[in-house]
Amino acid sequence: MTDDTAADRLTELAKRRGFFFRSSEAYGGVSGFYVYGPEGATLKENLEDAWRDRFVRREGHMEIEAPNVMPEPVFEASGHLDGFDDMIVECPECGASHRADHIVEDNTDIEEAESIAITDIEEIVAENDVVCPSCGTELAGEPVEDFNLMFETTIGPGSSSPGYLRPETAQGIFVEFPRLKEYARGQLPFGVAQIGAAYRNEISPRKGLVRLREFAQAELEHFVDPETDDPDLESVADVEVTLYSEAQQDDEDGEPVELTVQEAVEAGVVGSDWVAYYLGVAQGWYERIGVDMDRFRFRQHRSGELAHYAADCWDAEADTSAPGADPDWIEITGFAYRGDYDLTKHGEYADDDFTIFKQYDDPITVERATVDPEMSYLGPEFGGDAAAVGEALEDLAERDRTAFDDDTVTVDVDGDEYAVPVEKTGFSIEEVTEAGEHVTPHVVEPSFGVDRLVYTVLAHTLERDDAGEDADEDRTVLTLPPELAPTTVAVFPLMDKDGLGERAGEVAERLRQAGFEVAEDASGSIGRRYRRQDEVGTPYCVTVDYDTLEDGTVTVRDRDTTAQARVPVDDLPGVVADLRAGETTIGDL
RNA sequence: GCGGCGAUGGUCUAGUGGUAGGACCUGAGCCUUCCAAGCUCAUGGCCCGGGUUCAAAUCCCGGUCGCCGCACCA
Repeated sequence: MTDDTAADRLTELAKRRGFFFRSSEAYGGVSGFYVYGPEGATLKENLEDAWRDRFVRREGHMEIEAPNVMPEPVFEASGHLDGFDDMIVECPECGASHRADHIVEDNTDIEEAESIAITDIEEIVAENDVVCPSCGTELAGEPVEDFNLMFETTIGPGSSSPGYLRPETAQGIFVEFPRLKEYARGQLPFGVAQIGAAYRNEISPRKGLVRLREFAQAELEHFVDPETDDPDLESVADVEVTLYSEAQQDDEDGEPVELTVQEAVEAGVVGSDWVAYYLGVAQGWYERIGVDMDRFRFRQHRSGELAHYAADCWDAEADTSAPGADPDWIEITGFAYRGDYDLTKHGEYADDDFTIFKQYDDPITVERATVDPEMSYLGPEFGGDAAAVGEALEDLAERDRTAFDDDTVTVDVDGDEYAVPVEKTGFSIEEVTEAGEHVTPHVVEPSFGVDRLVYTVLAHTLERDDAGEDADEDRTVLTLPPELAPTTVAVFPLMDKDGLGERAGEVAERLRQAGFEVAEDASGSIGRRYRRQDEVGTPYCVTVDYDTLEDGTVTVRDRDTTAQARVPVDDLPGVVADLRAGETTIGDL
């Protein structure tokens, strides 16, 4: 079986049975936007619930829902307006597109070319005789096009207030940090989670659910004090993880290694205890939702591919190819230690306070150099620059109190030097008592791509076996964990006559009352109906037959083994619940 | 965005300058006492726009979408 047929089988099933399909096909379709059909929407919801259960509820974190649209200044602060902006230059000869900033960096001494204006980049390209990396044609004079990966919109009438669809859900959390820290009563650590849509106007999205322009993220921003907060590493110490470190990637013969979380931390393979902790937690969670852990690894980002905010980052990757085919690794989660980047940036750009006041165990007394400039002197002397000079003096006092040892002190304001007599600066050294300090929390961020997880789970649970009586006959079955299955139990009458259909309806209703997602089907042969449910991953099928009318028992059939057990209708809700929870199996009944 | 290839019922497909056929699925009926049985019937289709032509689903152009390669995926 080739890679193609595996993916094709999945997309065919997804379309036919309502898991996912391209949107707006009636109007020709649109690239990068998908619909979750009835089965897919429920599957995705169940997957998100499983995520909530593990990463919010069990961790004691909180969940919020922030808007999809946020105003421009948010993204100036976050760095997305610049950092998300690609400058593309096209080769007139071979037609290849290149990142203008990248080829400038490669051909000149310039670093961080990303932050240079487009017109300047065009000049630099011309002056340095930069050529096309693909074919060597001169690129001088070629236009450099701006391509921002964010969807832009306007807020309210007119264009004076630009807004953007968020390119990651994380900013919705960072921006609200001042209020969230109030909610957390100013105490670190605390975690804020969000499941929601994010938008990236990809140049060329492909591969269905794997690369979308609108996609769902489940993100956790865990705010910690880097000095005092430590993760509960012990709880995941023995979890085995497959790690593909940067060093192993750089080594030609490098292979991923299996280590316990504890070993990984001790050997320094994973630099951050926090990241290591979440790798351990996530490992167990992936297993729980049906990811095939033989086709899974954690891969460290190489230093070149680190995002603008990330200090260290590991991706969870799943291979969605068919066995035997070339591996097709897709990123399903990013684990980033974002440091204090985001909160610091928002603190600089926004009016609010993005720090936490950390109280000392005991107040401390420190000597502090302060100034109290005599503005009645500075004003007449320096005119409009007086205020700036005053601020410069304050900065200087904090930085270097020896500057005030002489009779005059000199400060620099925008390149101009100003000499001020020390006596006019109000310089003094005082003892002050400090109860604590403001610290900017660090952020640990596990960021899950929900759509890719849905895709991976489907790809890893879609199986074909020969459970049919006729050995030539393949059975298509999704071995979804019962927790995720869109339908938990299907109820069939063996025949749709002699009152069996009515009885089946009663049984189905009873299971619905008990809170289960129930399907009913009376059409076609019983075998056909089992197969229909197998295809959408329904773990249990209940069949009402003639014995049911006699003694009130039904058969329960297990999806994966096709084994059956006979159960009294009265016990059914409890039996299904136990089966779903894994507390019993069909064989035990 | 560029280049190559492609687009036919819900799905998978056959096919020709004279407006389409199959398989599966789905629905109805018959039959059937537990794993895609059988029979009868039915629903349903040539991506969009323009051009050439007596006639276009077929040929040409453009668009949209898909796949592959390049680039991109922070």
